[in-house]
This record gives sequence, C-alpha cells and structure tokens, in this order.
Amino acid sequence: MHICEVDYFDPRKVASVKKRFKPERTIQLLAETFKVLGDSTRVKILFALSLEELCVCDLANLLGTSKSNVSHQLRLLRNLRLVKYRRQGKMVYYSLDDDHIRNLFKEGLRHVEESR
Amino acid sequence: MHICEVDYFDPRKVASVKKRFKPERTIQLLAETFKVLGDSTRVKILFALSLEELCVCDLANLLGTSKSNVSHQLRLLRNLRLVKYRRQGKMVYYSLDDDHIRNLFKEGLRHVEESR
DNA sequence: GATACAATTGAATAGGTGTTCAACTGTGAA
DNA sequence: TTCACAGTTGAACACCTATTCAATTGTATC
Repeated sequence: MHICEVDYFDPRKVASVKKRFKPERTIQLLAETFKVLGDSTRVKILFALSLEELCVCDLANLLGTSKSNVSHQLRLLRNLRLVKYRRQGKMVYYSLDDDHIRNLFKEGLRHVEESR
Repeated sequence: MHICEVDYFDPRKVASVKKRFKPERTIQLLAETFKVLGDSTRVKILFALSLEELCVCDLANLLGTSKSNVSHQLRLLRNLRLVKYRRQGKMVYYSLDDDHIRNLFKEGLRHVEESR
C-alpha cells in the first residue's frame, strides 16, 4: 500500500487503468448517448419506432402526450442520430437510424428483464 | 387516414404497436438503467471497473474527484445492481456486477466510436 | 391568395441531478 | 479505549431537464 498527500491508493492499478482509458471525448459522447436513452418518454418512442415507422401524431396518440412534447424529444434523438425521418406531404415519418441503436436497446432490455 | 377528436393518425398502426408494447414497469426500469449510465463520471467509474477491481480511493484518484462524490455515484450504481463490492479491512473494493453491463457498455462504445 | 393542420420552436417553470462540504460510521492498530 | 483513516451519508446549492403553452413554419387543398 502506498501513500499520497491525502489518501491511500494503489498507484500501480491506477496507472494501468489510466493507460487503457478512452479519450475524454469518447466518454462524453457515450454518456450523452446513454443520457438521451434515460427517459421513459424517449424509451417509449424508441421502442415504438423499433416496431414501426410512425409520424409525430401516431407517437403522441400512442404515448398519450402532446405533439409538442414528442417533437421536442425527437429533436434530442435526432441530434444524436438515433432516429431518422422522411417527409411525406404534411406528415413526417420517423424511424430508427440504424441497427446499432436496436442492439443497444435489446441489450438493455435483456438486462432489466432477466434480473429479478 | 383516419380522424380523431384532436388530430390525424393511423389507428391500425398505433393499435398494432400498443399490442406489442412492454409493460410500464419494464420501460421505467430500462429508462432508469440508461439514465444512471448517462453521466460521464459514472461512465468513467464503470469503464475503470470493467478493467480492474478498485477501491473508492483508487477511483477518486483516477477521476480526480473526491471520495464523497465517487461514493455517491457508486450508491446509484449499486442500487441498480450494476456494481458489486466486497469489504477487505478498511477498504471496500468495487467491481462490475455481471457481464450484462459489460456488454451494454461495449455496445454503447461501438455506437459512438463507429459513427462519424 | 386563404384555410387547415402536422410539425417545430421558444419561453417559462416545476422538479430533478451532480458536486461539494461537513459530520458521521466502521474497521484495524496501538 | 483511543486514534487514524476509508467510506458513507445528509444537507445545500447551482445547474439542468421534461413538459406545457403559445406562436410559428411548411405543405397540401380549396
């Protein structure tokens, strides 16, 4: 055990971990991605979009909330490229951006469904 | 296209999605799990623990923050059973609870590292 | 043009969250 | 029992976020 000005810790371990650490930017992006998934309204939106392409009105009706709210949440999801959209007339149809997010979702579901 | 009191939407699609929806409790748990992953301090802690078993002091030194802060974050991670710990003398050693969380992490990393 | 309406946007606000500080617990050693 | 210190806890505070409301934009139809 080694000493430091304030506290005891294991500098060998700490150095070894530090060496293998991901760059700050990667950590940041990862946290932001998880954060945007960390809200039940957005989880519902993403789950719905994993089943069908839907418009804002469909989503609002499905979730029992306002179009405005859905639109706000979709903007966050768009910013992190988790969903994509296409315009058809007055409607805007949303869907998942790729299979990555689908896998992330599936892995998360497995975690919460298998434990307890 | 069908009409509803307030807005236009597709009741066939909406009903189909509704039928296949996960229970509210599952959605909630999934959102909570993602939410706890959605903070860079906690991401760092989890990434570090995915490499080595570490004590609170090690983590505080590694992240350049206080033991108090690390301890607070670890409590959140403990509550969702993402990390486990063992006491050895005065020290408490933390590690990832299982491989689930490791996979979730890996999937998230793949997402942010591959895109752009 | 004017109207209808899906969707977006900005402001406002109530409630939530991360970090710090100080006090406290629990364990081992003297 | 007393001390040292790793770790935890609670309160406080500044900051962030989800939702609502009102106003606006964009597209199609009349």
